[in-house]
Amino acid sequence: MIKAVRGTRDLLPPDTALWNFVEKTVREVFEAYNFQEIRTPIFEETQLFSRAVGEETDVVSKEMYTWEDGIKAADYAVYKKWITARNPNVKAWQGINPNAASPAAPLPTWHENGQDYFVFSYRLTPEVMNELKKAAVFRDKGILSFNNLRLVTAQAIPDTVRFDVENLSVICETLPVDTRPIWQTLRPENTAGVVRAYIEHKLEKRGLNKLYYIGPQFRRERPQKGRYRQFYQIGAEIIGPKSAGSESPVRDAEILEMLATLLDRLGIKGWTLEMNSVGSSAERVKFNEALRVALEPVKDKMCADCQRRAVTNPLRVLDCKVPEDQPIIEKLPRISQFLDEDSRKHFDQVQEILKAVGVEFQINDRLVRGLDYYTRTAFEFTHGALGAQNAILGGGRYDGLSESIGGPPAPGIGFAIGEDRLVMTLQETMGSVQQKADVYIAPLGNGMNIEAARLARELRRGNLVAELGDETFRLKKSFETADKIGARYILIVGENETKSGVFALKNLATGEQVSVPRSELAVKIKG
RNA sequence: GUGGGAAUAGCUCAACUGGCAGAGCACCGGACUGUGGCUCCGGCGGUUGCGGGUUCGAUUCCCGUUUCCCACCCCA
Repeated sequence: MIKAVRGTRDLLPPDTALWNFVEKTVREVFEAYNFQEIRTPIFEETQLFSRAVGEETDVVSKEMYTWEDGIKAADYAVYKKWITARNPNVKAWQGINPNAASPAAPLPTWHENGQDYFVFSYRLTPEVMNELKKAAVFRDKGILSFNNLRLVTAQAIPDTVRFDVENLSVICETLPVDTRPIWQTLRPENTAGVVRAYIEHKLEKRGLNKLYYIGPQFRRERPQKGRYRQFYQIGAEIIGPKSAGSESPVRDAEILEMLATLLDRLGIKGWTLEMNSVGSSAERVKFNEALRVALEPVKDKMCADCQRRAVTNPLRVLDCKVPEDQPIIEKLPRISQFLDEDSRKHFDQVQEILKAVGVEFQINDRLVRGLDYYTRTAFEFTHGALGAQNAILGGGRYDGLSESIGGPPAPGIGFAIGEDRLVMTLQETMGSVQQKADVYIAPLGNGMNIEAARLARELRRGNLVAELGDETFRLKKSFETADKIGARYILIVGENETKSGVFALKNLATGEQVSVPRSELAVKIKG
């Protein structure tokens, strides 16, 4: 049996009704704040994400669905030549026919900058495949993950396998434009796509843009409760030229207040808004340096994770939850000490407005964000009932993002809601929402299907939810079905009714049955 | 990617130290020919995730594998 692939799932009724409720509420609330919907493609050029989200982030370095597109077979000569020229140690090209099996040939590899590289594009036999499998985690198609590299296949394994070297971006820049492979990636988040569209369509000429989106995103990470490889996000962005007010703390507060309103409208209880200012990118560089210095003498006493983070990403040390580390973390410098006057004023005013409009929040000066593009205000809404993943949404300001991917200056702020998790919390509080029919139409006796179909069309055109039976069903079965689908009324279409034009309509909840002339049916059922 | 747990009917779950694969719900039919919810009776439903091994015999024990769940890593 073919099953949904790992980490993906079908959303079935009646759950889909809950999803629709969420999305309908989102549209109503967001549009009240004058946001308009944007739909961007679900895949983009890989470099959009690596530049916007950050080359070194986990999202980009190992958790994206990526493939190569746009390189022709003939162009491999150029590709190959370039690789060989750059890596004189690669001798393995000799004797490798891309189209022939090479069972005995060892994998061509070389070592550089502490990294193992494999060369791409040749045919693998089952024997070679088995060798590979020993050293690798096997995926059916598309990608083989090794410890230090990823292997991307153009076609189904185990036929032709192409190896993606890790320094791919360099290759892309050096190859002639017309032979450059275009790497494409399923979007792991939507902000980069929105900003790309903003730049591409010169939306800055329209002043302040308030855009929202609802849609699937993709990450190749290990599935867990509420974490899927295809997951859904709801998000909104305010972006525009500074002169249109996009940098104003009014926007930060507006977004936060809108989110509080949304959660209340959805009936989600017990959420907490935590926020912090992570400063401008210049301020963060200083802060990072200070953290590194402060960590140097104490990191040996910390947990293994923190020792690693102290080197790779000092900011994340602040996130550590290990109890023994807390006293050390308490003594580390705080980003607030590095904010300049503008940043501090900005953050102060956000808080002032929130207090004025009555939105409760907590300052969490250890809140940091994982993506490179965030500046100044960063926030999270958390909810207790979510296990290890207690954040249902997160976001922040990204004043430099547009410029970092080649656009005009365009300060902005946005957020993304994990819709899967949001729906999950709603399921716990609301249970399921069953779609209910207004009326079940029960044709009774030979030839009654025709009249029943006519009636169904009339009632449905009157905006009623009508389910239609079949003349071969016994009346008892029709009643049972009507109950099962939660119909409020059952309409009996028998010979007597058809002849007289007066139909038997029974209220299934009260048991009351009345005779109703054809023309009054819709009104009676609605009433 | 790491560690732990699990997988049996459409759903929720049983099956003792290895011995005929079961129940409830759901579904279909009947009691009941144009009047439902209740009740009673009957029926359908399975390659026990997949592949191998041990055994006279495996849902049960062992190995591999896939998927899900929980936690870690990480994160909107």
